[in-house]
Amino acid sequence: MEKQIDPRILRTRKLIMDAFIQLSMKKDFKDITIKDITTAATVNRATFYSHFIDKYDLLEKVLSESVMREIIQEVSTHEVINQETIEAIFLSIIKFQSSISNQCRRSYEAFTPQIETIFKKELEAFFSEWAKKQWPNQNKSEIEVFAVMLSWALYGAAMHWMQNQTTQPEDYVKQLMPFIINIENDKTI
Amino acid sequence: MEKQIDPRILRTRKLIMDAFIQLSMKKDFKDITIKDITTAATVNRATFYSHFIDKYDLLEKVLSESVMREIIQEVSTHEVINQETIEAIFLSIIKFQSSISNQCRRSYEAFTPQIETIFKKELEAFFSEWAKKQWPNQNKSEIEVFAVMLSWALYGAAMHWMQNQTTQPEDYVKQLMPFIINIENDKTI
DNA sequence: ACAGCTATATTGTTTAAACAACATATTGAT
DNA sequence: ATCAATATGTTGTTTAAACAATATAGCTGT
Repeated sequence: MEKQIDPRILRTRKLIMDAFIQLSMKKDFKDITIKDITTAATVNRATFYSHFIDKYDLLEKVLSESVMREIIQEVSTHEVINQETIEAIFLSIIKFQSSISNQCRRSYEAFTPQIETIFKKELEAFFSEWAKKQWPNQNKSEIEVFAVMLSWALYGAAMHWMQNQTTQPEDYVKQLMPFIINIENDKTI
Repeated sequence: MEKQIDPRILRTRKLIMDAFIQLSMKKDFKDITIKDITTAATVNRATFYSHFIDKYDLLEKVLSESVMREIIQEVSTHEVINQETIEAIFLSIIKFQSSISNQCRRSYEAFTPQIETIFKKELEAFFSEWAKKQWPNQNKSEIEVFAVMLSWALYGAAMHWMQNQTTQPEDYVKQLMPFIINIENDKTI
């Protein structure tokens, strides 16, 4: 198995993505040109198009591959999904959202729907994978429902906190727990 | 003119050199393998050999291209060669020598002759270039003698300080000035 | 001393990326 | 509104780098 991808492909993808992340710290998304990205990545502009359809495709892939990986790695040390895991993920979402809303400014609103979709999809895959390990006997579709609900619930809560920011995130996340633990109990029969 | 080199060549050279610089901070020069370098640089090992003859060739080029450039850039803002320029260069040599003697440890002694040659050659080219601008009417060979003397004098002084380290480098360099200013005066007729 | 391991160095073939050229958009200043 | 400059995609050709195979040299331990 394991296809063994040409390292040039991996390197070029990384160069482009890293350049994009760096640029998006200084510039608004809408003001970043393909030329900007490829120049910073020391890559030909045509090469960009052999990896990504356009800027939006790049953003999508950066979010799902680069940023989400980082979040998931933060909690990948946890053995089982428990209160701590949930808290860690919640705080990671907040942290990421705050950083892009600072960095991207105007374009932030324009992209929240895309970002939301990617985020929930990634969280769902993550929870689904983990649930499978934790409850191997559980019916497949029930696992999926659990993953969907948890990812939406958590993301929704994070967005809610972002808009209100009444309490400290650490306190806020503790309020969520009773509801989330119920979902978990449903699954453990 | 200006050949316009394929950017892949430049990029690969930079990747290899940067990887080598990073590695030499953690490992002794003699323990760094070509595989180490190429892996860190995300480059095929065979590619290394199309750019450099071997590890020693790489070291030489890193010193003259990468490290010296850094030093020279630090003083490239100076309009004319004066006391400040000399001081800045002297302190840069000290700074660089201290860093490699810490980083390379054992291999440091083995390479000081090569390093010295490269250093003086680069300094000479730098002073020569600058002297040409500063005294355009001056005879070519006299310019060269000036550049040679100044580069040897400065490097020698730096080595002397490195071995004794009696005073602060900032104080030490001030002691050199009377001698160096004399050389300069000789050139201004 | 020699057997097994790893590093070095080289070469022919394949492939990813550079390049140049082109045809559209977009933008922006007059 | 217009014209120049700049950005976006696309394509055919060329080239640098990856790869795999090979031969040799240098350690290291038994």
